[in-house]
Amino acid sequence: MISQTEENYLKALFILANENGETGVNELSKFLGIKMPTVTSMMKSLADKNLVRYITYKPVILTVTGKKEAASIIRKHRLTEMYLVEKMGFGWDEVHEIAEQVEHVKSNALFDKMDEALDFPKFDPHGAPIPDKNGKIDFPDQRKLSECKVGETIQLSGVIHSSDVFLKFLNSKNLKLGTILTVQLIEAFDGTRELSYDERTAEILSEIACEKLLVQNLKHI
Amino acid sequence: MISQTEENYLKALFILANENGETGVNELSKFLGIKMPTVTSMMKSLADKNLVRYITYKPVILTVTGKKEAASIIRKHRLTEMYLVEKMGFGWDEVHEIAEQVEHVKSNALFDKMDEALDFPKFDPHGAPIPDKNGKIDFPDQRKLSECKVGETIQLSGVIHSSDVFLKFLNSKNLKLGTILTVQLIEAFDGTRELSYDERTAEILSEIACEKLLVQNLKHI
DNA sequence: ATATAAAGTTAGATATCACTAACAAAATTA
DNA sequence: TAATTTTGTTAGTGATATCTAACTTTATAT
Repeated sequence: MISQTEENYLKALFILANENGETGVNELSKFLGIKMPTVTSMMKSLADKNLVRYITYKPVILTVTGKKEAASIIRKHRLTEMYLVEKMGFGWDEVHEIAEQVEHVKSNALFDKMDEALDFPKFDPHGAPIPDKNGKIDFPDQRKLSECKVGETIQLSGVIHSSDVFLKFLNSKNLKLGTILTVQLIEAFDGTRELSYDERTAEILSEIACEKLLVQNLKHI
Repeated sequence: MISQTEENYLKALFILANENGETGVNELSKFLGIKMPTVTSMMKSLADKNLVRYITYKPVILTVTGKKEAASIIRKHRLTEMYLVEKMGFGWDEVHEIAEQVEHVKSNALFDKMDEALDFPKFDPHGAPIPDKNGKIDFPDQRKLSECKVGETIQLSGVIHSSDVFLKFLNSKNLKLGTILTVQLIEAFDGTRELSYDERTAEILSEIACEKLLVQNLKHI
């Protein structure tokens, strides 16, 4: 049996994994807000349970089993977020904390029912992909808004590490997933962007904000 | 902050409380499946937090705060059960385990939304009363089916400590909350009952089963 | 009224998950 | 390459929540 605490470590490892699928202990420690020695000892215990591959002083890698468990938790989290927004009337800025708790509920039936009620969604309310029952994720072809050039017209498709403060900020600017944006100008000295969308012709967004927004090319049907 | 474990003790104390609102350590221990010494030490710690009144060798009593906390958890549990049955298509025999976990979610908003979506229900799918936001419970005028005399016609209104096995058994007999029953016969030697309801004229139920069923007098409108 | 049974407590052990302090290895920079 | 910084580990501590073994108190029965 995997504890709630262990599940949180696995989820973090899944989210933080870079190209090689590796994560440093320090990175994990900062992400979880747990001190490094605690993380080190947890890595040993997860390695004993065959959920991670761990050699002292080397970065940590999820095993196949660990990856599957992690994907399952992320699936539960994202389905819950989507259910709360679509079926219960919550705002996208209100669901993270609740999903953080509901994701640990041991009942496949519950999440399968959510999945069905939502007609098997591929993305959560923040545009993050939802793993299917087998742990497979359909990564969309997204890049950061901060990487777009002047003149590009793209569609807002995701939000990174969405804190509720940031999401409320987006609400105040009327920026939603699906909004079609054109980059009008990039301020050379601080990277501030001027964007147009809807009826707004010159909305200003900081570079920091643009790094947290994911966009897709428009789909020509 | 009250831990999940502590919440389970409070809930148990609320449910087990007799006339005086007291519960013995042994009774609690058996109910929770936790050994007595563990229960004793938890009672000390809950007393330190002012959630119970506890004197060694005496039964335990919930304080006003403790009672309020307990009622809140029971409210969450029963609202969840009702939501799962009414809004998500689960059977009444499938929801206890899930609610047992969801009840610990820290978010009043979640349960208030359920409450609203269900139009502020007074009872859960097993006929147990749902405390309101202030912890008040509307106890219905119920007695056990085993206490009814021959010839009485009453309405099934609740099920006690509903294990899924027992609920599946009721399903198989087509017994539901609201079913109108007449006691046709009480077998003197073992208390077996013969009941009529729907088109069934002589359904047999053991005394043990009848002790787990709660009934109300018919409401003459 | 004493013996026995039931209920309850104390003491000491264990597992999990967190911490700090001190040290060691690896990476970076001068 | 040597010094410094960053990263990571070890050792030891503490809180929580569980257990068993041994003992005590209260209740029950003969």
